[in-house]
This record gives sequence, structure tokens and C-alpha cells, in this order.
Amino acid sequence: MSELGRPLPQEFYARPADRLAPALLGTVLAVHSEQGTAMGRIVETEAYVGEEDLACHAAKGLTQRTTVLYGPAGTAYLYLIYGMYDLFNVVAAPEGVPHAVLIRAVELLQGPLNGARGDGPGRLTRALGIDRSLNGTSLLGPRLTIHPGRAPATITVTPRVGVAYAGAWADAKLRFLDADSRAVSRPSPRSIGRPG
DNA sequence: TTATCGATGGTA
DNA sequence: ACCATCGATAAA
Repeated sequence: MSELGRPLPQEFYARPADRLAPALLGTVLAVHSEQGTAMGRIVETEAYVGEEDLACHAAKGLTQRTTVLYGPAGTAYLYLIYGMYDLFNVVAAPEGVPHAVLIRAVELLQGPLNGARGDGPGRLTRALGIDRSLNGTSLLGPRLTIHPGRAPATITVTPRVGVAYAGAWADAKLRFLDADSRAVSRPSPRSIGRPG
């Protein structure tokens, strides 16, 4: 049983998503349920930085769907994509500022693992046993928590995945990866390949 | 009420 | 490269 430090405090989350996203690399997402605790070390994140960001859901403004983005930092934002996958995000920035960090990959430490892997935003939610019923849940516990972990030695920065429609924002370098992890969702320009 | 479109992943 | 699958949003 690995040791988890205290959950990251609310203040940790209350900063712009482009600064929170790299800070989350290496931290451990824990999902607590009757079954036990599922855990994964976060190795890939993307920042979505508010109403001006055409790739951010809040580009549509305040709607029923985006309500939690406008709420306090340190809240889970989960939504269904492509009719099939639940994607997990961390709400960032002060209340009223709709920033979020998408968690795209984890190194699985402890399961449910429903036969799923951790290398992909749709996969990790299945592997950790979370879905959109947890939308709006606090990351201060008791259901979901994030804990300090081993920070990456090197962070790779690239444009975000799947946002080609977002005009100038499609090219923004807002995706962050642990360059030494092999659990990332897809090859990255710098960390791809194996030495010798 | 209806049409369009995804912050994906599995298969060919 | 193609497509399964469905909720949110915008248009009508």
C-alpha cells in the first residue's frame, strides 16, 4: 500500500490553468469508493484557459454544461465526449474564471482497472472507475483527492490534441507531458523513441 | 423539434 | 483512414 501525503489544498488549484497543468504532473489522483482506492500518477495534462480560448468549453460562455468551470478551483469537471468517453478535468483559477486542466494520461498505481489502461483521457477514467456522475465533486475529498508525488525530471510542451478547429488557439503550447513516462497518450515530438 | 459536432479510441 | 455513439448547443 503506497503512502499518500495530505491532499493538495484548495490554494494549489487557484491559479491559471496554464500554470496548474505542469504543476499537476507527477501528482497522484486517488478515487475512493466502497471497492477501495484506485490511484494513478498524472503524466500528461492540457490547459484550457477561459472564454477567450476557442478550444475551451467556456468559449460558449456560462451554460448548464460549463457551470462547474465557473465555480471554485479544486473541483472535478467531467463530461461525455463522442458519446462514449468520460473525460476528467480539474477546475482551476479563481471562482468566476472558467479555466480547467484536462488529465490525459496516468501511470496506473492501483486499480479497479476495468481492463482499461491509463494512457489516454478516455481510458484513464475507465481504469480509475470514474464517470460524469462525479461532475462537480470536490478534489479535497472524500470521494476524489489529488496528492503530492514524484515530479517529472523533464517536461515536454506541445500543442493540444484534437482542437484543430480552434483557430489560433489550436497551436498554443498548452499540453504538458512527463518526458520520461511511457504512459502518455500518444508519441510526443521530443520524448518519442527509445535510446539504443 | 431537429441538425451538427466533438478535449477519443478501436479497428482496417 | 473510417466510424461508433450521444449530450450540448444552436438554429428553426
